[in-house]
Amino acid sequence: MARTAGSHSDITGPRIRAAALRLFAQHGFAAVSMRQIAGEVGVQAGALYNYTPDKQSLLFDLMQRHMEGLLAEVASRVMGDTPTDRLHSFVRFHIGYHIDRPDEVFIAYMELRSLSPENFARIETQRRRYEDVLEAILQDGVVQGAYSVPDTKIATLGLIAMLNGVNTWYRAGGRLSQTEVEGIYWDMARQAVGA
Amino acid sequence: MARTAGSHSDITGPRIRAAALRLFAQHGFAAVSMRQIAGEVGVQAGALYNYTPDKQSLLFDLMQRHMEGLLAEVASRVMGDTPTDRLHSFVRFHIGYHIDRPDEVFIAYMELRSLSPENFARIETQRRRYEDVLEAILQDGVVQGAYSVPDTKIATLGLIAMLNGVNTWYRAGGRLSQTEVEGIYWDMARQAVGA
DNA sequence: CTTCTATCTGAACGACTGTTCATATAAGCT
DNA sequence: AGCTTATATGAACAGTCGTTCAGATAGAAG
Repeated sequence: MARTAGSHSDITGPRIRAAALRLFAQHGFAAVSMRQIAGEVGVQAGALYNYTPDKQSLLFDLMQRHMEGLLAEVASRVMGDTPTDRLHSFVRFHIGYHIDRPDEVFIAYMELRSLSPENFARIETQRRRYEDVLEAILQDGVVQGAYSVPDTKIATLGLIAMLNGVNTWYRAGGRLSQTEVEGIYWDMARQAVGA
Repeated sequence: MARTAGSHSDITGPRIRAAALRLFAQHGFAAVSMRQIAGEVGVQAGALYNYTPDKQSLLFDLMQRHMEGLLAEVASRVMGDTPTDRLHSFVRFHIGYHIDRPDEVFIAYMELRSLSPENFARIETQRRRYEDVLEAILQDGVVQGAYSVPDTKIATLGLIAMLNGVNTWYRAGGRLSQTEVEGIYWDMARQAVGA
């Protein structure tokens, strides 16, 4: 038997990525086998190699897509006339985007060590470009005398780390709504930079 | 050949833990084999089983020791007459303790998913006990009207996430000294809670 | 209806996995 | 000095790993 009825590249490809995403996030890259991923899709392990040259590329592909989506969205969704307006929209964007993609976020921050050196360097570059978006806002605020931030680089990393923490505990339908979470973290972020 | 000259349980045990710690932190629990750990110690894989019943227990042992050290130290080192004094000492303690133990910290936060359910629950309990130390400080501050914190639980998680971020970039001998880092994060933390 | 090609199967490859155990030996005790 | 015991070896176990590939089949094209 080969090529089960109704299966196509357009369908199997995304399903493989979805299964890999979920399994990598849950058990970790090294702990997930190609056979597990294939089983989730309902296919034999060999079939995966029609869609990825190897396991490493599958991980990199997931991370790359995530980072590109993140960079594209932050560019189009973060705006405002003043630094504080932009900071506000950044905080809301970051929380919302990350809450919607817990698996992608988890992998992007946890499986960096599983990447080959070249792939690691590429993802790292994209991650820094994202941090630069926030740092530029903070620098604007400092120049305009609106913020009290001794070191914009550290403040950037501190704020992002704080915001990333949301994903470790937030669950839809929990005690707090997404809007409430955004409000609380916006208060902390605003105060942390002395705005 | 067996029992190479000068080898004892008192020496081999710690060396196994040290090697496992380093390798787990670098490559991840699932990606490290018992033979790799044994090789690092200069011993055959079978010898490891004189010191741990299995690989899972080795991981749990490392995490457990870390959490117990953390809880013991935070109890003896965090003090002060006012909530703000205690918050200040907490921030300095947390940063210092974590900077000194990057591998332990990394594992304790990254390999939770590699623990068996029972072991996970035990570590999780200890982690919550640590968070409670900070939350108690924040609650005191709120009761005394010193802080502007709408939700002490969220603020606790937000602050700890922010402080943990230090370990992703701090390197001894880098641009900033540990004292400078503590100062910058103390400013952000203090402002974030509205102190 | 036939031909072509994208897609999948199923078996196989050698390497590696965690763990066990009979065997050997060095250190400590008497 | 001999005896005991803690500590190590090294081979073996059954199973899993990522990856390859010849062969099979379903859908598209003519």
